[in-house]
Amino acid sequence: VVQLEMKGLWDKFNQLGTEMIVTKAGRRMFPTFQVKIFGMDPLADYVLLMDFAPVEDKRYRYAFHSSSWLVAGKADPAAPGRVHFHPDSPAKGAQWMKQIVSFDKLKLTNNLLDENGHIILNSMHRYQPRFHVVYVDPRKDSERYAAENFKTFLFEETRFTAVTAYQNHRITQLKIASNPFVDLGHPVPDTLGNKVSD
Amino acid sequence: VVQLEMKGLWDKFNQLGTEMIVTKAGRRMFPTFQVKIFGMDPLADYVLLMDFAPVEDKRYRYAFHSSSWLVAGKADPAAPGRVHFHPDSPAKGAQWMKQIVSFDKLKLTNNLLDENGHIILNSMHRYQPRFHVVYVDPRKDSERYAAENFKTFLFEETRFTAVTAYQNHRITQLKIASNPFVDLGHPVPDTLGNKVSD
DNA sequence: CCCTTTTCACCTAGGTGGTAAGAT
DNA sequence: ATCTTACCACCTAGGTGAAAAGGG
Repeated sequence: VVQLEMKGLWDKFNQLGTEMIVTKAGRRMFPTFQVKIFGMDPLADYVLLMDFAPVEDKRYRYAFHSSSWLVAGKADPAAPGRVHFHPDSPAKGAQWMKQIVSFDKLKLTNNLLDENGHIILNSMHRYQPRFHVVYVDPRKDSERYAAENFKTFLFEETRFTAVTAYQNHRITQLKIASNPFVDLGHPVPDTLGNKVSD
Repeated sequence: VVQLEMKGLWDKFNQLGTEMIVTKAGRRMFPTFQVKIFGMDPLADYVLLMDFAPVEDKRYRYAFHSSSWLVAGKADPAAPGRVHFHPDSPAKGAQWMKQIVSFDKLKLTNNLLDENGHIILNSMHRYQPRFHVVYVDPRKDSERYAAENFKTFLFEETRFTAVTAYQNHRITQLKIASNPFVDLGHPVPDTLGNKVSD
């Protein structure tokens, strides 16, 4: 059993259409993907990892006038499929369960040639984060049981569009309001700065 | 086999008589105790930990005029003996060996009632850091082999005197010169309260 | 006098969105 | 037009010794 942390915040973003920044150097996700895990064998070893699946075979663009996303054609060639192993892997079930598991080291990039092991995504495409739990089977011919030792968990409210700059201004505002790293006192130019209240 | 990292720096401090600050809230060591480990079983689990043994049953004081440490009597009652488990414990030999093992989370305190799990030391007393490797024995009656599964490593160049404020000015200078967190440009008031520009 | 505690300016290290310029 | 990049000021988080104040 896996429970998504900060579900309320994810829901807020998801309602507006979550966007995640991708940069050449790699950018963390916000909100961070975090889960609580129950029901593991405390004494067994597990490997935890994430990857990102394209939601559709489409490319998008954002129409500012209507504040909405439009299909802009077929998807670009898929980026190299990478996975991110939780850096504490492998570890015992007891260790994973005793506190929230946080993927705050995971970074997203749009650099197809990235050499830092970051997750590579196509900007202006939608993705579904996937969380995988692998039971490290102590049996000799463990390959035979690979299927049953591998479990995947999806949370649809964590879907997002990869962008290199925020498109929906309300997403920007929600990021600012909920991420402590953001400079709240930064001046907002009144010409462009149509602040949307919520 | 265990190899002390930054041995050259430890030697420099040791020559002058290393001092480590202890505070109520807990203070890290500088230099940090770090080791490289060789010869573990890559697939076995190990627990790594440190503790601190009094070097003598004595209390010291520092004679500023002669810039030397003098015995100031018998040791104070021993502080509660605590150990610091490396936070990655337990982990496989392969994980421990693939990079430097750093005890940078370890903090020293003089607060006998400390509740943060820090190492409690008596100020103005000398200590020998000890590094312990515990092999997690998979055998049923592993308690019987406790002695052989427990190995201790000492580096005499890491001995130090616990202090609440630096005594030897040359130790202070060496800390400043080698610890990046120290404010090198800190103004030295030529008259009281005159801030020096930088 | 000797030692300890508290506060503080300044540092490392790294995560933010804004902005303007660049690219397609 | 649309999207990307580089740089920046400002933030969080936490590690320093100096200095002044406190205690025995």
